Amino acid sequence: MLANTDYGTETEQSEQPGHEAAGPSRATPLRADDLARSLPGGMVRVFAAKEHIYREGDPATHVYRVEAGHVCIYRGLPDGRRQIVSFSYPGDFIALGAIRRHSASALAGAKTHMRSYPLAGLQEIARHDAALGLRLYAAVSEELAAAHDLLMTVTHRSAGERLAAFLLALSRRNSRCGENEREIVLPMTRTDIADFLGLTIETVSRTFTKFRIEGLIDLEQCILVTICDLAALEIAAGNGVSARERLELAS
Amino acid sequence: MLANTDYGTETEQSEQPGHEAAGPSRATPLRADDLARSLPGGMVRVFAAKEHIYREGDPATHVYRVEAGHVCIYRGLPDGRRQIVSFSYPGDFIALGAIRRHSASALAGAKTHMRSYPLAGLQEIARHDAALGLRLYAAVSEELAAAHDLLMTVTHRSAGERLAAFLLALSRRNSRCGENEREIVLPMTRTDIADFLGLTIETVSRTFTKFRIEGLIDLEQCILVTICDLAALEIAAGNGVSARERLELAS
DNA sequence: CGTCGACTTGAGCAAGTTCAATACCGGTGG
DNA sequence: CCACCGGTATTGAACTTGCTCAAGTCGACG
Repeated sequence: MLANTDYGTETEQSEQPGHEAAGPSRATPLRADDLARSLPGGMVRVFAAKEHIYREGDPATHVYRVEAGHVCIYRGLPDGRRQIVSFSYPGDFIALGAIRRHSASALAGAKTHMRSYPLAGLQEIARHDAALGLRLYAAVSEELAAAHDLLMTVTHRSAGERLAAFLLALSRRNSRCGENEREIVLPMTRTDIADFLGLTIETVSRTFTKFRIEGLIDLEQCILVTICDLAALEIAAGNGVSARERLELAS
Repeated sequence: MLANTDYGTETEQSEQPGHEAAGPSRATPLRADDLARSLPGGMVRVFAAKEHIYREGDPATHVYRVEAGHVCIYRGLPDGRRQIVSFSYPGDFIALGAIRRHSASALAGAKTHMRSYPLAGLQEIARHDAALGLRLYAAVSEELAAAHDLLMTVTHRSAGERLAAFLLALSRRNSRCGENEREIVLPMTRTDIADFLGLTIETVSRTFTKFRIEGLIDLEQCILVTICDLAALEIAAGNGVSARERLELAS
């Protein structure tokens, strides 16, 4: 679950790893690949949709890299409420932060291929290879920054701002991956989005239709979002002009 | 800002580092000391109340350890809204997650002594000493788990649950440090608490008085909280027995 | 064609925010 | 010594947002 989606704030200047954000996407292309290179090739396992890769509290045995599909990382409260902490896409690592036990659960959102690296081997290497330790450190640091961004977004922003920020994060992820930044495919359900943004499905749904009516987006089959007015969406997210201007005025 | 305050959920079993929580306090006594031992002795600097140690976006130059006083780590939104990400107490490290730039600001809440360690030196050591890299990795991983806990608490719990969880976290911290677990000193203002829990000062204040009226706590000068009924506070936090029982009754 | 799961939409409600007034505390200066 | 002041906390009343509950829609699949 390498984080990298510059969510809310815009403080960052293009390549500034420390400040990547609580995105629903990830990929941290550089570092993740970096990490992959220093890891011994692992086994690939396939998980069915809604199958758990691991659960909160399980002893940590492996670190995984998503090869295909997508994964929800979440924390649960005993009464069933849950908080999705990140969505992981192909190329992303998950379970990096687990030292002894997993502090969150990982659930395949669809049929998902995961390459797994035994933790024991990883730690063995890290004991000798200082560079790997540093890389792990960097990777988790990014996740931390992402978690802080998500925290910021979820606690201090309205439903509309949250959803707008979410869509923009996915859009940015797309352009980073060379895909269309205006056509967003939502592989996750409304429930997942709600649990990520700290809202209910109803509110998510209503906010989607509100955006559609206002002409910010187009919706097809609940799965495909087309951004019609990127600038307006930025404003709806609360980053909009104000933030940009502040940066420009400050410099 | 080494996290360690087992906030909300009670999934954890006493010594299970991966799952320490988004506490307002910290201290991770073991690891922090551990880390301190492998660091070269740094310079001590004194910061006045409300003085920034660093700001979001600043180039990261040092890692700090709180020697006396306390520090708020926060993220800000352009419009002034802010989210306190952690309160750091003596013994805690801050700025560990910053690789190139600080992803959050650090503000002294009172006159505060900070021991600072130049980042360059730290990285230099880590390049050779694999153990240090691993320690940094572990430390940041704990912070990450803490951030996730805070996220959980702040998004899915009511004002009462949040404040109760906050007080309990401080109480636990006290007992870990050998202090009275029923007498809690709040060095931070209501505004700080509000910005940490994602509420307004008014709501924080009202919730305090509600707890006082219900006999859960006593309040003196806004600074000193005495916990009268620990069990009831646990229940108010949503951890207590209730959650368990509710599940059992439901099934 | 019917059923199931996921999504949408509506109406009423409750929790927390906002705005505004008041109280409290420590420090300063007449 | 007391009055005043600024910053902080408390309290009240109106308002807003998003939640809850409930009904209805849509599309896939057997």
